Amino acid sequence: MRAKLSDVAKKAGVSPTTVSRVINNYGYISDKTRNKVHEAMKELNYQPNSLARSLHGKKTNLVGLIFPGVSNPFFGELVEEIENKLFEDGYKVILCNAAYNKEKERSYLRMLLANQVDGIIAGAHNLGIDEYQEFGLPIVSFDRSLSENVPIVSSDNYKGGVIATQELYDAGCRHIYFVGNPVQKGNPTDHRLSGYRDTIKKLGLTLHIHPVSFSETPMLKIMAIKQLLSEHKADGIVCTDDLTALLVIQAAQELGINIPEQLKITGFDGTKFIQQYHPELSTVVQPTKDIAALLVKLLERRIAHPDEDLKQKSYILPIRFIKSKTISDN
Amino acid sequence: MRAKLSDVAKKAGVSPTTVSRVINNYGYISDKTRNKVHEAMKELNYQPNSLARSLHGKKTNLVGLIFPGVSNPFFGELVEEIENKLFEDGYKVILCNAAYNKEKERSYLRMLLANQVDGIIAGAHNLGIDEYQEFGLPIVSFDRSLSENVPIVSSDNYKGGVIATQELYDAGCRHIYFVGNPVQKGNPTDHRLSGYRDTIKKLGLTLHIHPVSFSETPMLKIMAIKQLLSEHKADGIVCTDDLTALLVIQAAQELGINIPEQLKITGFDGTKFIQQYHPELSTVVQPTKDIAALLVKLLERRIAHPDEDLKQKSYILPIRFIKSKTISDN
DNA sequence: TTGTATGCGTTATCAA
DNA sequence: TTGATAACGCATACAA
Repeated sequence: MRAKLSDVAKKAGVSPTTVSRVINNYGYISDKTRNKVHEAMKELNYQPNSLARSLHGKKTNLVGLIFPGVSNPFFGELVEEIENKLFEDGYKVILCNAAYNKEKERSYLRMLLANQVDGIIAGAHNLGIDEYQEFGLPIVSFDRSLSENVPIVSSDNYKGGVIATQELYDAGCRHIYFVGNPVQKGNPTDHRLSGYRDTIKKLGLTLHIHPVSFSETPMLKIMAIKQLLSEHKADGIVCTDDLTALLVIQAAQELGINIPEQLKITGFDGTKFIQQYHPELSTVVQPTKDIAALLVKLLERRIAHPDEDLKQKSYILPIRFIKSKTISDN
Repeated sequence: MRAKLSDVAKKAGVSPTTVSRVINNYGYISDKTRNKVHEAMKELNYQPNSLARSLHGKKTNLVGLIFPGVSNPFFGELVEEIENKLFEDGYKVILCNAAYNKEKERSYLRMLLANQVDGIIAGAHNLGIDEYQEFGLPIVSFDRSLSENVPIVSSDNYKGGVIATQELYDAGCRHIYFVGNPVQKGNPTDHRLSGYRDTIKKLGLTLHIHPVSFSETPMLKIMAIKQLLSEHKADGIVCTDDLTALLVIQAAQELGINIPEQLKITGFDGTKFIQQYHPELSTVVQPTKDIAALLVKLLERRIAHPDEDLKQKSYILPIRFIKSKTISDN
């Protein structure tokens, strides 16, 4: 059995209250007793029980992270950054891989509630607004509008779409296709698409939108892409994400299409992984670190002042573009 | 304020005990009261407080996951699988990214203890045996020996090293190099290296071991690899992991070395990510899903019977080899 | 079939 | 500067 507070008290020859005071640096204690207590704690290898502590209305210092998963490098990196930041501030993370499953996400929400988490960072969005509404819990969201009083952090998806399209145009493309996640109301991808759409129109070109679902297997995706490449005469492709872009590159190579001479490609996300292991890919870089930092900062503010009105509901962080070999050779 | 058990009792016109009985399906209750209670719970949107519940000596259903991080696709996928399995069994996961930092790992251990987790799955290994020793907690480990009574799960790293080397030999390589993490006692990489070493000797070839540290930036790694490729006449390279293999491919391409004609390459890990987005890479596939399942199963058994002697300390799961275009063209 | 009383390990209130 | 005591929300032994 693990040592408890009263054991420490007994060993140190003081009252439980005094031990609690030492632990929490609360009220007045003489150095002598403080030392005695510290010694006893060492000897017994004492660890305060967070559960009992939290039961008393203190914070749990637990934060729930609801994301689709961590096997996708983008979410892996984002979750890792968030975890790091939270750790620095004394929070622990309960990881919830909601996949793309409404039921699981709902179940997770209930669980987090039962575990008295101090707050939630939501990056998976299978559920509607109402489900998140009824929680009296501090919540911040990544990349999607959940509810009136939930702040949203995202990167400038629209501008990303604009820049990617424009870069292809500037590099000489006149048949620019958009390949990626199908449109779905409220999805951040939509803004990337809007950016593409508006730019294409502004440039006087023709829209070519090819939905390729996220949930499809890469095998199916690559077949769809090959079909696209062989049946259409695209000279530039704006991809909704880097992984799709990798598939496009792969498909092009298999078809003997030269990149960037015959076909130029842009991705989206710009994870460290992509930057390091696919430096050839031109892509829109999301500021993962800043996103993580802001999410955490907003959540902590919300935890500290739950009733404070939101000064700002939406935070859009700037993206940057990496121009590389899938656009230009030099 | 959230509704508590006594609120439900009041609303339903019964005693708290009865409500508790309904929640836990304990003892006898009439259908009528059961319904009343359920109704009251619905109305108040009641969620039992896990903390209070666990304080009573019940399990927390919390499991700590200590891994280097989740941005590396291999760990990302493994953690995701583990989380899925644990979720199915009603456990929640506290995610601990220990990076390669002793202090952080130690700090996490204390934290997990304070949070009364039911058990720990350890996949980061900065700390020595003794630090894990003093925990009276069920622990299972991935890929490294921690302590006498901690079961270890790993894939057959040795055989992986053997197979990779042999495959290169069979494909015609006679100057086979080993590139990867430097030797470090207790590291699983060591077994991959041993497999390489033994096979090279058996084949009567010369050993060529080139340590490239994990912690180095890919930039530095790639420079080291380029140097290796230009100064030595390697015709086959066994890499400790797929990411290193990607860098070797990249370096070879930049140097105009033809794969697989002039140089053949094998990786290690075989994540879904690599299989999908780099199908050209020949690699040793670790059975991520089985590893996750076994880790969870062993932990649960340990939680259920903490004092049971270990039937088996070490579990080595079979790997398989994917032979692809970095070895042979057809 | 249901209710009362007590305790889990800690913190907060009050008194000494 | 310290200690006794009552909570926190729930589950269990015991009684009814």
